[in-house]
Amino acid sequence: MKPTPPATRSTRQRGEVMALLQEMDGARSAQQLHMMLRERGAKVGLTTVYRTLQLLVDAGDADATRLPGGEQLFRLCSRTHHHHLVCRDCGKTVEVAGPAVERWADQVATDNGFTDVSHTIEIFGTCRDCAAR
Amino acid sequence: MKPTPPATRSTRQRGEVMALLQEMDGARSAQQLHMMLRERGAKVGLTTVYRTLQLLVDAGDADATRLPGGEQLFRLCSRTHHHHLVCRDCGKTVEVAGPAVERWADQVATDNGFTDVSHTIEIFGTCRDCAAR
DNA sequence: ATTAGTGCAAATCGTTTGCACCCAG
DNA sequence: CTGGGTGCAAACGATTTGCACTAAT
Repeated sequence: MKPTPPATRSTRQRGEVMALLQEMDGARSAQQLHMMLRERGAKVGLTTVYRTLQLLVDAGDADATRLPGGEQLFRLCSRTHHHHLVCRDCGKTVEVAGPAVERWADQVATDNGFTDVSHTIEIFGTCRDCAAR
Repeated sequence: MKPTPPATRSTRQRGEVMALLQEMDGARSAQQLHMMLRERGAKVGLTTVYRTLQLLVDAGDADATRLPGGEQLFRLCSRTHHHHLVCRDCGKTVEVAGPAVERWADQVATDNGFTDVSHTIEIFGTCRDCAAR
């Protein structure tokens, strides 16, 4: 017998969510996405938006970052390890790689006797457009 | 006249919270701290624990990190800029400084036209003690 | 037919706030 | 005295879940 055939179905609502995400150039909250879908005429329940996003995150096709307030922002992103440079105002996101930083983090951790190391790095700022207002 | 004389009073409950925090060697959630205080016989309301922690954070005497689940962990810490190496199991925390990383972050941001740069870096792992179980 | 997916409402969860009472200065 | 502090209960905001219904395969 097959271990666990996770048959993921293709539905209209998932398509709508994916389509919207692909148009985004920055991160958005589940609620924002839900509202945008509504305005655009796509009928998708908030619950489904959450479930779809979670699915994408688990699959590694999207990633979520938590705002200081606790709200999560989602975005599609590459599957390779990387970090984000996020605009505080518009949410625009730039993926950045930093081999040196990765090494630094692992080094610091092992130096202190830690194993199973992982890390979180987020850089926030105001992008040129938003700075120009 | 004085601008805003924020007269912070010294109360029994604030003392209890501070005392507990000083005994901690790692980060704890507000709820955990509240429970620990209760077990120790100190009568402090959960609300007060939250308010006191927020006060400490604002004053820069403590800092908070958000767990993937959205829950915040608090700990007393030095006022200088630094990052944390946290044990996933026991919450033990080690403050780490990384001048090079700070520079890297600022560099990446400005290279992309971002201003008002700030960042968040957290390193997670399993400390020696917990690894040994 | 099967069974995953959907959506609404109700339930969680951590955290915040309104408000009447209390105590440090 | 007086305004900051406290605590309980109610309010909150984001996210999750129970459940009956709909639709993809």
